[in-house]
Order: sequence, then structure tokens, then C-alpha cells
Amino acid sequence: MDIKSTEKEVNLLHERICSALGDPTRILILYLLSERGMYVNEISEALKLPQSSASRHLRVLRERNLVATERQGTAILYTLQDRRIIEALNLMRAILSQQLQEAAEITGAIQKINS
Amino acid sequence: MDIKSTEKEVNLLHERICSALGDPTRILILYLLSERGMYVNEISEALKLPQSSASRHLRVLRERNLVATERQGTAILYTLQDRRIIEALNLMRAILSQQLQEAAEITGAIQKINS
DNA sequence: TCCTTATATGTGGATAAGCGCATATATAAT
DNA sequence: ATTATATATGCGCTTATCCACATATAAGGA
Repeated sequence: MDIKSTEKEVNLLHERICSALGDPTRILILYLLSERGMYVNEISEALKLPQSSASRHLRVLRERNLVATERQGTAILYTLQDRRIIEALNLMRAILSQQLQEAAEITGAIQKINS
Repeated sequence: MDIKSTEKEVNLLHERICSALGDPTRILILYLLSERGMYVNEISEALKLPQSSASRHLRVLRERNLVATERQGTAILYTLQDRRIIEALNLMRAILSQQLQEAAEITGAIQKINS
């Protein structure tokens, strides 16, 4: 039951996307960009981040080809490279909301027992 | 263009799934489990991991409700909690394979120019 | 050219993640 | 009770990540 080395390489690449998603701020950025392209300062204001932090997070996303950039004068517009990343995030959101619902049901059941 | 605090909380939870996916070994484990339930030692052998590493990775996945456990005698069977996580991973894989394809086309074009 | 705006990066410090070794715990069998 | 098997955890170490401050770069306008 071994994993082939080629498959391992794909999964290593795979990990490049996943670890980019491993930071909550970057998830928020992706959701922001899913609505419209934005400039660095817009993002840093929306998320109340120091400009340098926003820039660095965006760099990670760009290095992993999750966002694209386009210079417009002195500003740089960041946009989603591939909207399917939002689909992937929404799938996780669906899993989460089900977990939360189940947790609430358990909490409710416990409260019933205790009352 | 502010993010509501409730939304922020959801995204924090969200991050719990994503950061679990942020490790290549855990991605491999999830793919293994997508085929069938497995015991810790099976996983550690398949991935050539020390038993303690496999156990720790599985704990992370369990704490985030991505896998479920069931004791069977002295062994513990790990299974996927929600197959949609594999859908999410496959979406990322699709994004990746497109990126790789585009990269190959660029490489090919450069080789043509240079020849 | 000098100044302003927008973005990127160098740096240091704090925190977390991952690893392997050794050891502890839990179940089952003799 | 002792032993064997399967899994989990304590520990120290190394490495990676994130942050915020200050500074650098890049483009545009006066």
C-alpha cells in the first residue's frame, strides 16, 4: 500500500495551495477578492491590517498562483486567478456548518437532560 | 468594506480545516482514508512514517472533525468523517493541474523560440 | 528634480508546527 | 499477573510562520 513518488510530488504541490489557505487572514482576502479586484491599501483597510502585512499575505497568494496582479499607475490591482478556489472554500464552509449544527444539537440534548 | 465579526468567527473556524490541510502528510492521509478505513500502523507503514508521527497527524485531523475513530480490539480504525473534504482537495488538484499545464505550455513556447 | 502615493522588503522577536526518541496507556491473550 | 500488540503522549530540538516597525522601491505629478 505504497504511494508512488510521482503522486507524492503532486501532493507536495497540492500542499502549496493548502498551506496558503492555512492562514485565516488569507482566507478573508480571497473572499474579499471574490467580490471584486482590489488594491493593497483597500484590502489592508478592509481587514484593518498594517499595509506590510497585507502585502506579504498577497505575495504568498501570488507565489502560489491563487491571485493575479495588474499594475495600474502607482497601484497594483489584485484579482482572483481561479474562482474554483472559492468553490473549495465553500465546500469547507459547508462541512463546517454541518459540524456546528450537529454540535448545537448535542448541546440542546444535554440541556434537555439537565433540565 | 468591513467584515462583520460573526463572519470573522466563521472564517476562524474555517481556518481550522484549512490549516489541517496545510501539511502534505495529512493530505496524503486523507487520500489514503478516502479508499478505506485504516489503522494507525497501516497508515504509518504506507507513508513510511514513525508511528508517533502518524498518530499525531491523525489527532490533528480528528480534533478538527475531519476523521472519525472506532476502537476495534487493541487497534483503532480511522475513517473519513465527511467525504466532501476529498471533493475540496480534488478541486485544488484541478486548479493545480491547470497551472502545471499552463507552465508546460510556456516552457514549450520558450524552447521553440530558443531552437 | 522633488514630493507624494502605493507597494514591497529587511529585520528581529514571538509563537507555533513538526519531528524522532523514549515512554506511557489500553486492550487482549496466555 | 505477565506479555504482546496497538496507540498515544511528554520532551527537547529545529524550523517555519506571523507580525509590526522601519525602510526601500516604483510610478506619477508639480
